[in-house]
Amino acid sequence: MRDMPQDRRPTRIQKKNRAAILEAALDVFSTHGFRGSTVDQIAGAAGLSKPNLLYYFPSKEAIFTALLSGLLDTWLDPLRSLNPDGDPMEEILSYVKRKLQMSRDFPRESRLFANEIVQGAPRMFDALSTDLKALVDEKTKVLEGWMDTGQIKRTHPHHLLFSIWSLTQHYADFDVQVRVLMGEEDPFDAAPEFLETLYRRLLKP
Amino acid sequence: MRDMPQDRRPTRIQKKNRAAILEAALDVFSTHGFRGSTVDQIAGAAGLSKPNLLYYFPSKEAIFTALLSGLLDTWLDPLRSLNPDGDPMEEILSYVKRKLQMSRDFPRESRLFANEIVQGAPRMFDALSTDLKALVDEKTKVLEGWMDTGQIKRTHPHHLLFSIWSLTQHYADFDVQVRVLMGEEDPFDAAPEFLETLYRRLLKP
DNA sequence: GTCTATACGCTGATAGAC
DNA sequence: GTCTATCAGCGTATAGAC
Repeated sequence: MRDMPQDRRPTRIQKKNRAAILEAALDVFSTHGFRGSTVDQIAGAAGLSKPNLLYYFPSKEAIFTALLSGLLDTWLDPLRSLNPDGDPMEEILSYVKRKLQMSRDFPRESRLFANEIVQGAPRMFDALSTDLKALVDEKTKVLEGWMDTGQIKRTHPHHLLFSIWSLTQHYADFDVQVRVLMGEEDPFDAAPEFLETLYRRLLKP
Repeated sequence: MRDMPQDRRPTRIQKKNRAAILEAALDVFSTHGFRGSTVDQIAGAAGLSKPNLLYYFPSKEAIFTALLSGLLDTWLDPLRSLNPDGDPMEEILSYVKRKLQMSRDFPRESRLFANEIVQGAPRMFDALSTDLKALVDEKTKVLEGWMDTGQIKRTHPHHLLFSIWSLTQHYADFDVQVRVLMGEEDPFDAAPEFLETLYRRLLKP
């Protein structure tokens, strides 16, 4: 690895530029995917020249990796805070709610991951099979515990999790389609109630 | 428009090659997206040279367009056959079932559309706002009719449709993630029952 | 109808002046 | 730290021989 500016305490300018690059990269990568994005686009969006951008990150790949690893943690936070000692139904409903809020407030992040996973997760496979897998294993056990004690109805815990992910992220990932089909109506007006009703009926003992 | 071979009754070879190209294109486009795919890749997968491929289709864009318009009809068939005169619950459940089968049997088609829509549907926007919109307008009316007469519980018809799409297509679009997290277990073993239960509980009057 | 050769713009990345 | 200039390679597409 070559010396990179951030190795020895970054100046204010360096911090600002790195942040601007990552912000621009999120914009570009999330709408065009990795290969569909160009360094030029990112540099332009960040207000830098292409060589200047490549002074901060050694390669396009490096930008993408830095972006992903920075976001994954935040992205998994809602699931991480599913509390085994809380009230099962309320825990699940508030998880659904938080995921839906993230789709509304951070749609680019959702699409970034969607792009990557639809294409077979070539740059994220490791993170999936280690970090995410461990977290999911832990939380499906929690769900199963709640089913065992009859606090929620018995269903397949993995499919239950997948359903939450797909139902909530759909509003970010397929945003264009959703908006075309709903016209003026804001999807996020009715979605919370729809999802709450769905999970109450599905899980009420 | 320039003369293209298929204009005057195609020979057997031409038919075969066009089919091979579209098959290869489905493979490549669905895993890399439009910009992530190269004509070379498609030609290679189809067993043709690059110039030879471009004899059959004038451009990469043309391949993609031909592919999309050929697939969209089939893709919407399940929704089209939702029968207003059938039993509401059974109609919806069999729609869900067919969509799930399509995710299992035609995951590439699902990912092709997913890639396109996640990236803002730059090449599909028209099809969405005309064909799909018309079909969805028609079918949401059917759903509303069933709710009005109390044959199924009242929910938001658009969100109901979105839920069916996202829940079923998730198994195709996020296949890598699903399989990493479920390990040996085949997702399609338990999914049908999970979804049937979900929609019975959601919609039973 | 199919191939070889090739034009030519774009993309990622580097060199070197300031 | 930032810029201009530039390179090598890839990607789409075409010309023209066979």
